[in-house]
Amino acid sequence: MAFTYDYPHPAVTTDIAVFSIIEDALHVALIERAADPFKGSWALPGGFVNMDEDLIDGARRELAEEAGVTPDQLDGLPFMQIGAYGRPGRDPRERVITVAFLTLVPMDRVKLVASTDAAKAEWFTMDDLPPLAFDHADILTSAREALSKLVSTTLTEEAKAVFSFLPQEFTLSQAQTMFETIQGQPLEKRNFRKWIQTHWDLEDLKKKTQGGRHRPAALYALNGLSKQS
Amino acid sequence: MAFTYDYPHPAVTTDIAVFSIIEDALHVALIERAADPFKGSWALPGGFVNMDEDLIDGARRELAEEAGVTPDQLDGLPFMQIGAYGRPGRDPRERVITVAFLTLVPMDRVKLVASTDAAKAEWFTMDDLPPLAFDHADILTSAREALSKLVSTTLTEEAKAVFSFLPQEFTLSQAQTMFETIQGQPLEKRNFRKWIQTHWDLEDLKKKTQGGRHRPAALYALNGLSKQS
DNA sequence: CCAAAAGTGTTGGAACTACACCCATGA
DNA sequence: TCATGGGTGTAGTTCCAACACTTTTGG
Repeated sequence: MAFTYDYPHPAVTTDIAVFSIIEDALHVALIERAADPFKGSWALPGGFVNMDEDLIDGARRELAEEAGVTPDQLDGLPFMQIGAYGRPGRDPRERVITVAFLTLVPMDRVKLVASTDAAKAEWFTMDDLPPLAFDHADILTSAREALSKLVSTTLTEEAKAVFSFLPQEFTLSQAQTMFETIQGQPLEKRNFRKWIQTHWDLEDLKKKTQGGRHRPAALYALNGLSKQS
Repeated sequence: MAFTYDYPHPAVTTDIAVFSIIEDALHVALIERAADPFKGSWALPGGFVNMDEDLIDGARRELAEEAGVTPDQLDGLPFMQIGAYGRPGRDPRERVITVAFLTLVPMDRVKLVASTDAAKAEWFTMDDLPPLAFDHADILTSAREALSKLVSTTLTEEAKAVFSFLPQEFTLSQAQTMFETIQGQPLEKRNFRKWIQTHWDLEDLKKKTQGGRHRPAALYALNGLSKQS
């Protein structure tokens, strides 16, 4: 079947930078392309947008299809638009404009499975990335910057997203490690604890971790943003 | 001539929110659509992207074509990408994904002329907007937010863009009025002057305005960002 | 001399930084 | 009892907000 237009149309894709924190290091999910162009290269998961779906839904679907993330794993995860990339020639096949998204997946539920279009799907440390297909290195750089900005600038509803990295019940030390990993710099423990408790509305679950051979830690959950800006 | 593809392709457009400050009020340039859909409605200038041009160049070209802004008027102006809008059904003709841009034009050199596709081109105060075609009201809201964020958050190279509103040589009072207009709130004079002089690298031109029937004001020019964050 | 905008310092509060020791648990 | 991470307060500094009067010019 063919589709005909009076004027030339570009193709439109979505690409998704899926971040997670694994062993205290920021990781991103990449797939190895099973088809040309860039067959064998690593790339961000993504693909063509269907005509009847919104951009963000296309991103979700492609992520499910290519990295084998099941829809319920994506449920409730924040998808943030980073921008559109449309340099002519960025795809050797035809004019392709891509809309890039960013998402964060929890430290715990994480499973990548190669499937359609992808030979493999794996986590890579941000410090040790392979060469990427298309202009995905640029996109990933912007995604990394957007992520940092989420925690460094003023508190917004969006910034809540960073807590997706944590399990629902978390300790302040886990939270601290997450912020340190995202910002790429160590934070002072007492100051961090003061800061997070004044800026975020944390619920004290009155529970403690158990099992470590050290003092148990109090568990918290995120309620929402604190009232004062 | 017809263009045929194996899979359906959406159309891709750019839309541009052109802001200026006129008589101390934030204005945006709108065109009255000369053709369906939304014939007779006001809309952001914009149009289809050519296959061989980058998104930002498409935005520049469309702005020139539709609002009669000459290329040299656009020279050196910052174009900032706001995001992609692709809700299915946002254009009644076919699937259209638009990439929205934001630009700022100086208080002085400003000329809008209706031309191709546009019955009229006019400046509107942001406080008194007509109903807009497509989802342009949403886009304009985001653009307005992006503009505010430019001045309210930390200093970046991007934030320099706000100085496009000012003539090359400006007084601190003009600068203050501009910041007030963008943020929509009055600023305290002494604090503002201290702030701008510590945060921006202003060159004192050792010149004064003349002609007002009041004390002459010192003229400044923007050099760049100050070293300290 | 009057109107109109330009210019100029100080003080209090809030927010952030730096810093070192004791506690609870499991092995 | 020791190793491991959890938990706590204070003092100095920096940054921001509030606030009112004098200066220079043209008419």
